[in-house]
Amino acid sequence: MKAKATLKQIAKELHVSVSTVSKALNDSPEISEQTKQKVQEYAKLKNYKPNVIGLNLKNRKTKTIGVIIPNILNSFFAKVFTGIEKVAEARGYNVITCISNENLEKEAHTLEMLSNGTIDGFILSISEEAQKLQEYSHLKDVINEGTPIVMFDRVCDQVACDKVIVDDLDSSIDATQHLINLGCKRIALFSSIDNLSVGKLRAQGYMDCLHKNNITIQNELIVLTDSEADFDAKALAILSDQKVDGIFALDEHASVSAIKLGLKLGFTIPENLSVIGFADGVWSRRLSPSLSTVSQHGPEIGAAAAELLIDRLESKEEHLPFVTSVVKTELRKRESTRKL
Amino acid sequence: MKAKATLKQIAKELHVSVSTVSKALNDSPEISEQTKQKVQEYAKLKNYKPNVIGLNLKNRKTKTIGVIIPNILNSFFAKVFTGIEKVAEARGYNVITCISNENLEKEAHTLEMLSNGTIDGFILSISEEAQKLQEYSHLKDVINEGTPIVMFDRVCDQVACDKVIVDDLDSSIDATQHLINLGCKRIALFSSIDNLSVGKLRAQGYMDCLHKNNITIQNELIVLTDSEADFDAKALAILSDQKVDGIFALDEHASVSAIKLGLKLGFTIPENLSVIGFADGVWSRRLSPSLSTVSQHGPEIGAAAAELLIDRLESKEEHLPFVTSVVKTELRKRESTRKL
DNA sequence: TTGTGTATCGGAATCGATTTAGCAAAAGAA
DNA sequence: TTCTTTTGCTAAATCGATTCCGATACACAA
Repeated sequence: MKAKATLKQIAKELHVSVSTVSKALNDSPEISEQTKQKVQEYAKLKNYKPNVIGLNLKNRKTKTIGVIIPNILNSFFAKVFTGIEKVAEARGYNVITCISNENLEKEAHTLEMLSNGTIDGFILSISEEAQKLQEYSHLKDVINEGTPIVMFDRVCDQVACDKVIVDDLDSSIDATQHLINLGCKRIALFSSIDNLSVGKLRAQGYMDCLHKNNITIQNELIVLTDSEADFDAKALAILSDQKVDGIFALDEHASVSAIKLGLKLGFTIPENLSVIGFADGVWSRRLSPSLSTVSQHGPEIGAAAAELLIDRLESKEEHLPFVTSVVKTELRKRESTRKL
Repeated sequence: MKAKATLKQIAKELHVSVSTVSKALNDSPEISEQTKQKVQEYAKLKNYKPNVIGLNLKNRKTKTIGVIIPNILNSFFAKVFTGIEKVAEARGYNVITCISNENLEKEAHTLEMLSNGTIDGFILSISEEAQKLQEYSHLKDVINEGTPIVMFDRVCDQVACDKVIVDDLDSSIDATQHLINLGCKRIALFSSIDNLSVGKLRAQGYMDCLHKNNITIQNELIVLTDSEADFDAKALAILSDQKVDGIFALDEHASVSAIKLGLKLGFTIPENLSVIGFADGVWSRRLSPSLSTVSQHGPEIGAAAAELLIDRLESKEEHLPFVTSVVKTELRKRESTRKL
C-alpha cells in the first residue's frame, strides 16, 4: 500500500506551495496555464483524490444523510430505502443506515451518535416502542440542535418536521369499499400491528367505510392485536366460527395468514372468500392465489423523503415551513378477489 | 437553532485554554479536580458533543464501513445486512450503504466515491454485471490504495482479500441427496441465476450428487437461465411434459415458481412432487405448502464479514493473511418435501 | 525615475479536535 | 537561601483542504 497523495506532498515534489496546488487543481484563473498543466498531470499520475474529511471540516457539512429504519427485513421499508438511496446518489449524498429493530433505545442512541457532525440530516420511521410509549423527546432534541429530520410512514403529530405519509385512512376506505362492491356481506378486519399509528388509521378507515354503507360493525369479525403469535389463534377462531366472506388485512403477516388459514379451513379464494391486504408486491404476486393488495409505492415514499431533506439542507432559507407530503396508494387487484 | 458548542467556545466562556478544556473532558490527570468539574459541568450544560469530523481528520480514520449490496429487496442480502449492522454497531462503527443494482458502473462509482477517506473499509457482494464481464480491476485498485475489502457470497478468485462464503457446492449436494433419499427418481434442476458464481456452484453440486448416485443427468430436466421471464416458460414446459417427481431450485424465484407451477399443473405437493429451494426463511414458511429450503444463515454471514473487516482495520499487523470463512448452511425440511 | 496595474504565486488563517512540549508558580529538599 | 521537583495550565503543531491577503516581478504610463 502506497501512501495516499495529499496536497502537501504534491507541493513538495513540485517545489510549489500548497495553495498553488489547490488552486491549480481547481482550475483557478490565478494560476498560469503552464503550472496548472504541470500540477494536474502530476496529480493524475499520483491518483490524487481530495480527502473529503478535510473538506467536511472546512465546509461543516458531510453530504451524508442518516437513515433509521425499524426493520430492513420488512420489504416495505426495504423499498422505501431503495427510493432514498437512489435520490441520495443522484444528488451526491451518501446514506448511513441503521436498524432500530423497533427499539427506542437503539433509535435514540443512533440519533445521538450521528448528530455530531457525521450526518447533515435524518430520514426515519419511528420505532414501534417509541410509538407505544409516545416518547418523542429524543427526536425533538435533535431537531432543536439544528439537525433536520424527515419522517415517513410512521409519523407523529407531536414533532414538527417534514413528513411523507401514505393516505392510510383513504386507502383503507377504498379497499373496504371494493370488498363491499364485490358483494361481501361479512368482512373481517385483521391486524397484527395495532400498536402502530398506521395500523390504527387503517382500522379507522374500515370502520368509517362500513358506517358510510350503513353496515353495523361486528366486533366478532375483528382481530386487532400487536403480536403475530397472538394474531394467528384469534384469526383461526374467527374464520372457523363466523361465516366470513371477505377479509381486509392491515399488514403483511395478517394478509398471508388470512390466505393460508382460509385455504386450510376449506374456503375457496376468491369464489367464497375475498382477501385484500397491505403487503409487498413481489411476494403478493408469488402467493397462490396471488394477493390483491393496497400497494404503497415504497420507492416513491423514500424518494420524496430524500428530496424533502436535501431541499431543506441546500436551501439558504433558514425557516422553511414544514410540509407533509402524501403519496397515493393503489389498489392492485389480483387472484384473491373476484372480478367485478 | 442554537450554535453547536465547540471546545473553543467553552474555553472562551470559562477563560481557560482550548487544551485545558479538551483534557478536562477526557479526564486527564494533568488537570486539577476543581477545573475538571467546572469544565465538565459547563460542557454538560451546553450539551457539548465532540465533533467527529475533527477527530476523524486527526485520527485519519472514520470508524465507518461501506457496504455495497446488489439488491436490498432480495431478502438474503437484507439479512446479511442486519448481521453487518449489528456487529458494526456493537464495535462502534457506522455503516454507509449503497445499492449497486447489479450494475458495474454504479459499483465502481461507489467504490471511487467512498475510498477517499469517507470509509475505512468495504464489505460487498459483487454485482451480476461485474461477474458476467469478469471485470474486477476496480476492486483491485481500491485494495491497492490501501482500503481493505471483504467479499461475501458472490466472490471471485481473481481478487485477493478476505471472503465469507456459503459452502454452495456441499449444500447443493446435500439437498439433492435428500431428494434422492426421499425416493425421487426424476429430479429437475431449476435456476434463474446461472450468470452468478454461486448459481454455477450450486448446479455443479446437483450434477456431482447425481453422478455419485450413478444417476444419468438428463438435460431435459434442467433449466439454467439468467432471466426470470425466460425461466417461467421453460420450467412450465418441463413440468408439463416430463414426469418430474422432485425439484431442486437454486434461487428464490425458481423455488416459488416451482411450487406455483406445480400446483397449477395438478401436482400434489409433497405427495407426488418434492421441492427444495434456496430461499428466505420467513416467506418460505408463509407459502402454502411451506417450502423446504437450504437456509443460508444470512445474519451470520454478515456478522462474520463485519468481524473480519473490523479485525483487520484494528490490527497493528500490516500484512495479515487473507482468510476465507465458510458459513455452513442448513437443510430446513418443511411441507414441500415428504417426511423420510 | 517613480507610480500604477497585472500576472503569478506564497503565507497564514480556518474548520474542531488531540497532544507534545514548555512555562510558570508553588512546594519540597539541601 | 538556592536548587529541584511537582502541579496546573497554555501555546503550538497536526490532520487535509480552501481561501483571503499579501508579496513579488515585470510591463507600461506619467
